[in-house]
Amino acid sequence: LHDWVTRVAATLYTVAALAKVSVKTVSNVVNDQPYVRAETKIRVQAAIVELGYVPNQTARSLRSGKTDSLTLAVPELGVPYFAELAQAVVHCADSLDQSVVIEQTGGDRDRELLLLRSPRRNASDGLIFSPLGMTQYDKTKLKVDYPLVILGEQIVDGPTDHVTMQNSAAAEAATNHLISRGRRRIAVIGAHRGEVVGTAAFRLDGHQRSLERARIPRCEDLILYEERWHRANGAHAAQRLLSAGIEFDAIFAMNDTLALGALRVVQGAGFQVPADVAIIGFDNIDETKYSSPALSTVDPGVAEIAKKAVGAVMLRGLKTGRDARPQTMAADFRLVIREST
Amino acid sequence: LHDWVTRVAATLYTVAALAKVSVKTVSNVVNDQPYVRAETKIRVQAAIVELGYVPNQTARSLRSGKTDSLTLAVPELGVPYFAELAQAVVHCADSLDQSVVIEQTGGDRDRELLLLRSPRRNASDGLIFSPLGMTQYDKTKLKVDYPLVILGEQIVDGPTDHVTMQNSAAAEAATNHLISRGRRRIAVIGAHRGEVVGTAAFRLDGHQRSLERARIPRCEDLILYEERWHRANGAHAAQRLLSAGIEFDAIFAMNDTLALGALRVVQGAGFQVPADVAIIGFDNIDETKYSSPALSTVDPGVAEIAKKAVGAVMLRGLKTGRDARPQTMAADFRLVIREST
DNA sequence: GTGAAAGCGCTAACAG
DNA sequence: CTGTTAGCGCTTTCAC
Repeated sequence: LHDWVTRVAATLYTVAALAKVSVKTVSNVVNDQPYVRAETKIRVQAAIVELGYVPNQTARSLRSGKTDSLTLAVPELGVPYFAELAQAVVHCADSLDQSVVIEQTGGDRDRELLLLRSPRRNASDGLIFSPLGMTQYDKTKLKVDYPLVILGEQIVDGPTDHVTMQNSAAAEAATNHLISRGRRRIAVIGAHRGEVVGTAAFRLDGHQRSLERARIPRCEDLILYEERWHRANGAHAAQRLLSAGIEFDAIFAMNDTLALGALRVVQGAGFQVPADVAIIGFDNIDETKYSSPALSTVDPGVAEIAKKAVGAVMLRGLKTGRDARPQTMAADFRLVIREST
Repeated sequence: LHDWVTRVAATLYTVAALAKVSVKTVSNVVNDQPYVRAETKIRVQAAIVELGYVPNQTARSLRSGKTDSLTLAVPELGVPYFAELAQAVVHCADSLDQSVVIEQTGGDRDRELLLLRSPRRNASDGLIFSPLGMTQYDKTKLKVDYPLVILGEQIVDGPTDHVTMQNSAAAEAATNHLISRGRRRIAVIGAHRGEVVGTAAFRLDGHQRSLERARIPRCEDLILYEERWHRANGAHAAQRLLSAGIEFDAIFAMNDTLALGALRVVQGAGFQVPADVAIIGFDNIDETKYSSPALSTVDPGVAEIAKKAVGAVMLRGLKTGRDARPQTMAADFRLVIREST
C-alpha cells in the first residue's frame, strides 16, 4: 500500500489513510481550521510531508468557484509601458494572493473580441483589459458576466468599470510646459486620424487646448499621425518632419517610445536637444531617465492604475460588489521635467 | 424553469435540459465529437447560444488533469529583457493553445524557493523558471514532480531541462569585436564577485578569454562589479570608472540596460561614443536600436529560447517525455554591430 | 447516436 | 474534535 501511495500524486485520501484519520481532518489541518487535536495535527502534518502532498488547486477551484487568479490582457509586453503595467498588476495581485494570467492581443480587434468570450478566459476570476483595436462602437461587446475592468481610453462610458488616466489634462500640462520654455512651433507625434474617442484623441485635445489658451495658431503640418506608438513610428514621424522641411522647436510625443524614436532622429540630423528642439513624452517609462538627454515626460501613475484595477476586479468578484454601477476611476498624473526640455 | 436557468451560469445540464438531450450529447457537440445527428447538433447549439454557455475550464481541468497553462517565473517584468522574454513565451504558448501565468520573484532566493513548491504553482501544468537569487548550491531544490525548465545560468547541471544561451562564446565574440576596433583598455561592467557559475561568471570568462588570446594583460581596475543589472547600476559603474580616473577606451556591459546606463554617464562626462569610448551590450533589447548612438550588442535569440522552453515543458507533460534525461539546449547568438562601436 | 452514472480532488454540511 | 457524504462541472466508459 505504502509504496503505491507514493507513486501517484498524493491526495487528501492518501494522506488521510497514512495518518489514519478522515479526509475532513486532513482538510482541517491543511486549511488551518481550529478544532483539531494537537496530536492529530502533528500526525497529519507528518503524513503530508512524507507524501509530499500539495493541495490540488484545480479541485479547490471547482469546489469554491474561484481560481484566485485574474487575467491581464495587453497588446504586447515588448512595449515598455505595458511591461511596466504588467509588472505593477502582477505585483499588486500577488500581494492579495492572486496570480495573473497574461494574454497578448497584438492590439488586434478580432483577437480582443474573441478574448472577451473565450473559454480560456474563465480559467480566471476576472479580466483587466487594455483594448487597442476595439473602438467606441464595440462598447456593447463589453457586457460580460464576469468581473471586467477596462484600461485606457479606446472605450469610454462602457458598461464596466474603467480605470483611466487624465490624458487630456496631462497632455495640456505637457504642452503648457513646452510653451513656458518659449516654444511656439510644437510638433505633436502619434495622433490618430479621425479619432474622437481614444488615448490619442484625448491627448491631442489637451495639447490643442493648451495652444489655444496661449493663442498659438494651430498648424496642421505639426500634427504627425502615427497609428502605432513604437520607437520606429517616432523615428518615422521625425523623419517626415525633417524631410518636409517643416520648422519646429519642440515635440510633444504621445508616449515615451515615440519620443525616444524621434529624439534619436532629431539628434542624428544634427539638432541639439533641448537647445534646438525640446522633447517631452508620456508614460515615464524607466528608460526615459537614462536617455541622452534624459527625457521629460508625464507620469501617469501606473502603480495606482494597477492597484485600482486589481481592486475593482476583486470587488466585483464579491457578492457585495456584484451589482454596483460601473465606476470610472482616474489616476493622478505628474509632470516629470528632465533634460530634454 | 427557463427563467431560473438563465439566472445562474449555464452548465452542460442546463443546456441539456433546454435542448432536451443528455449531457453526453451536449458534451459531444461542444467537443466536436462525431456521432451526433445533425438535427440534434443544431438544437444543442441553439441552446448553447441561448444560455450563453461557456464550458467551465476548472471542471475540465479537474477531469483531464491538465490546465493548458504554464507558469513563467522571472525576476521582474520591468527589466526589458524579461519583458521581451515573457512576450516571446506568451506568444509561443498561445500558438499551442496554452496560457501563461506570470510570477515575479524579484530575484529573491527565498521567494524562488517558495515558488517551486507553492500550491499556486500547480494551478498550471509546468514551470519555466529564470532564477536569479538561487545558486548552484540550491540545485537539488529543483527536483520537483512537475515539468520544470530552467532558464539562464545561475544553475547548471541541475536535475531538470535547461535552456541557455552561449554566454561565454558570445561574450568572447563581443570583446573580440572591441579588440578588432583597436580597443585595448576594455572595461567590463556587471561582474559578480566570487561567482563561478552564473551568467555574469560565464560572460566574464568569455571576455577574459578574448583578452588572453589577444595577449592583452588583465587589469583588475577595469572589472566593475555590479550585483543588479539595471540602468542605474550601469550608470553607477561608469561613474566609478570616471571618478577613479581609470583610463578606458571601451566598455563591454553584461547586458543592454547596464550599457545604456553607462552610455548616458560617459556621454554626460563629455566623451564621444564610439570615438573616445566604444560600448557593446548584451541582449539586443528593442531600445538598443534607438539609443544615441544605436548600441552594438549580442542577440541571444529570445524567440528561440522561448520556443525551446515551452516545447520542453509541454513534452515533459506527456507520458512519452516524462522520463527522458534532463536536456540542456543552447540558443544561437548573433553579434549585432551598430553605431556604438 | 444517445443516455446513465461514476469519479477527478476538494470542501462544507451534517452527524456523532 | 472527527467521520461520512454530497456535489462543484465535466468527460468517459459502458449500455441501450
